Amino acid sequence: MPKRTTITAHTKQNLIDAFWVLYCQKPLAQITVKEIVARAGYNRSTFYEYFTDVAAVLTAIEDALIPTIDTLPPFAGESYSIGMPIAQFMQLYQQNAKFYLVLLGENGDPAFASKLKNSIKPTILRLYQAHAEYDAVHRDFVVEFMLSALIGVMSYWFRQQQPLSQTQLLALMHQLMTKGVMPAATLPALSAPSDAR
Amino acid sequence: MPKRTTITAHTKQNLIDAFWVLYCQKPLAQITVKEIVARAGYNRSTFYEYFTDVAAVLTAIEDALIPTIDTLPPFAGESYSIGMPIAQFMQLYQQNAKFYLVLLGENGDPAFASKLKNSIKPTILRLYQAHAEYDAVHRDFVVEFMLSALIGVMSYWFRQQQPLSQTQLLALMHQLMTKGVMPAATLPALSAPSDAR
DNA sequence: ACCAAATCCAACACCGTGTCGTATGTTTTC
DNA sequence: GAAAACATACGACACGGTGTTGGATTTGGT
Repeated sequence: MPKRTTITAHTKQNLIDAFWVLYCQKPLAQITVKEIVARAGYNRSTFYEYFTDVAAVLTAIEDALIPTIDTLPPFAGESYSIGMPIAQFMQLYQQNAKFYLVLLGENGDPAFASKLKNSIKPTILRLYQAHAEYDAVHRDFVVEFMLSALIGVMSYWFRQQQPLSQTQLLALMHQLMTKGVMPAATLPALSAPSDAR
Repeated sequence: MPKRTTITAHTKQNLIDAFWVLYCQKPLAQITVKEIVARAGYNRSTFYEYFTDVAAVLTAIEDALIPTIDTLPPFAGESYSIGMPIAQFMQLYQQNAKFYLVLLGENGDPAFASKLKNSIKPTILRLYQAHAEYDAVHRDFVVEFMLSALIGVMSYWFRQQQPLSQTQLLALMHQLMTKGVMPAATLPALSAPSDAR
């Protein structure tokens, strides 16, 4: 139980920062306590005053990132039309891009994606209750569909160094969500597998 | 370099099986070589004859699971209509459900989802080249959207012990992909840039 | 200025890792 | 069908990381 809260917080943050640098470079399994404290400039024992485990540092970072959802501006505005605050989510994503990019990336933590989804899901479900075209079971799947697609596309966007502008991405997302993935009524009429080039 | 290939393969498979049991229970970082060989009934050194590392076992399993894509029946049939073989993918998913469920689950490997996407992406992109409503950049995002949503929903389906029938899920996926996430009636009346290109 | 608590550290015993040299049994060659 | 040649499995070793315990040092309150 800390009393000198400022010092404690500072040390803890130093450890977290050091861990993060490493976590950006290699998977969790390869990160040792020794490395972390070496980088942060502490004795190895000090680490155990603040965390039980290397994995606990990751959990701490994730937990600090999740509740940010609550601080989202109450849903309103354009993209509300699809029953989902795409714009708000993008803003949240962008604020913590540095972390989201890694946590949702190839060496990231799949549990984080779940936490993220679960923290947003109730809100969206509540919005969907308004209109009853879907029953409860279907609703769950629709929301899972939306969140998976949203998170997937956003991560992809960040990974690609954002070849589309934010406005363009938002418009595309909106279109895909409301009208589906096919641009028009054109369905590919191919019975023959390969065509002339 | 093995010569008694049958024995070798058998031992290797035993190690893989033992690893898998453990991987279903806890994250990679907590799995030791000692545990694996204890369960498989070998000396610890024997493990290193077959794998360099605990992580290498996971990679082996994943790699064996990815090329299965090539063995997919060439795209045809119903769900082809959205430019994506949902049914075929579901079949593939179901065949290896035991593995996919874990690898794409909370303790799974995010890199596997990437590998999976990347192995399917080229095929879908080829299909999309037929009609040119999207430019190259947009196409990438659309495909990412589809794959993220598909994999997300499928994983969710398996996790929930399948409250929907396969047919129902397929119909829902098809609807979401072609018509979007909002039930048709309540769609906001935005001026549609219509189906004629 | 002193006490008590907070913060940090050095040392210890333990466990897992990866490697090397060797024993065992199977395949190949004559 | 015996012996060489080799694939396979193992025991033991040196090393490095873990987590804990007891103590040193620093700091805030009165």
